[in-house]
Amino acid sequence: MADKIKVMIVDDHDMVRKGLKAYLATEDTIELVGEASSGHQAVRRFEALHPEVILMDLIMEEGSGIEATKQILARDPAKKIIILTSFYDDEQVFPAIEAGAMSYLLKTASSEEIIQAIYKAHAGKTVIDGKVAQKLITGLHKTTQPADQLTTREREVLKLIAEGRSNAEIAKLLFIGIKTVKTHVSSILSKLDVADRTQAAVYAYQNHLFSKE
Amino acid sequence: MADKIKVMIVDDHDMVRKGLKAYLATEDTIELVGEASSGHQAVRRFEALHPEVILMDLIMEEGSGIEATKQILARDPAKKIIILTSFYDDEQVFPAIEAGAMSYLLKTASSEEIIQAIYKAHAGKTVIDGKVAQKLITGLHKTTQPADQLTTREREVLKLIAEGRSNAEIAKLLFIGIKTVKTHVSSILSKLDVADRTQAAVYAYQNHLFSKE
DNA sequence: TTTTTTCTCCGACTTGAGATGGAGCATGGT
DNA sequence: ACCATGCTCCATCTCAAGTCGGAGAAAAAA
Repeated sequence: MADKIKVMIVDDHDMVRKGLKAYLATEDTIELVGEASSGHQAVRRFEALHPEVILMDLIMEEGSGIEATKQILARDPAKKIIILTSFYDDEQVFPAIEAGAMSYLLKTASSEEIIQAIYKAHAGKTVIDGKVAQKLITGLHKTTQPADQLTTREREVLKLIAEGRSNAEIAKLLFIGIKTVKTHVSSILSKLDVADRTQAAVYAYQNHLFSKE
Repeated sequence: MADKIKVMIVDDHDMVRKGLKAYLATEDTIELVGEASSGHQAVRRFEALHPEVILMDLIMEEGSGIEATKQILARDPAKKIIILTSFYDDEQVFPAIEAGAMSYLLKTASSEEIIQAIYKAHAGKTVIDGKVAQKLITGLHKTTQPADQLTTREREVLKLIAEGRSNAEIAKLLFIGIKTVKTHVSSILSKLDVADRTQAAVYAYQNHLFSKE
């Protein structure tokens, strides 16, 4: 209990690692046991370093923070992982929490906030930044968005519409008749409450329906 | 000449400022004269601090780095501004250079790279990260993209198409006849080499034509 | 088992979209 | 003065798109 909390930093920005190091240096109950500059590296190194708390960036060149989080927790579920991300507009809040991250902070966080988050994570408590929490709530609302009422088939059709395909093309691609495609299109339009296929495509883009696939 | 180079840091991430500070501390010919955590703050403070070189982040909550760069150079064109950004996928490379930034580095840059960039900027030389340079070249190619052949009016029409408007709606909004709208639409379709308005909308979204307006 | 949902398909009808080929008018450059 | 370009408008025509109202089959839920 009187021991130092062992912390590992994972971030591809050297200057961020330097900055965090400066933060941790002020606390004599925290010990930095290692760093990694990518998700892959983090997964390879953490077992030798056995940190208790890991500060993890999300967006990295090699191996995302989410992937690394999953793999690390798969091997040692006791690790406490704090996600540190640059933006609060990330659609990755959900995946990160699903992956098992304890806390979710923004990089605008102050020294104190990060130190506190480390202590709390070590004690098994969760810390989530206010702006991120808001995203979580609006994210929950988003679950009720019209697009979720679409059937699997309709979603496939909508995707093709969003690619600019005609009904005839869609029919060939899905091996169904044009009439059937029209039926699907009609129900898509009424479910999304839009007037035509162009508006449906606009809807798809504005709601980022297919951007991550 | 033997004097220290006066540097100012502008970034909304405290930990990044800490990291940069650690970088600069190793060089005894560089002096950190001040910091700012937003573009607005930078513009307000730089005159009192009179730095020679400014390390500027692009994405900040209050006042973008580009805006701050423009305003600072408007008051003192002799300032050397180095852009430091997180991503190389930024479409902001062009605007930043237009705004008058000397150099463009990524936050993945090492301590040495940043120190070197500061010396070079001070000497009036430009440094551009390799990945960013590639973007610049592909960006130049993009200048020849079909959308640039559109006239002002056609661009207005395309924007409305990308909102899902019908020809009739567009006619009313622009105070012109439906026939005229059709003429514009036809020339847009042929210039963009797409088959119908839906594909035009898709084109607009995939090329981020109106995302920043 | 019965009911509901989903996916499939059909015909007939209406209409918006787009192509084509013109035309007049203003602006700006040569 | 002349030519090119951009914006406006028109008529005609063709066809893809979308609506409406139905219907059968399979699978999942009740």
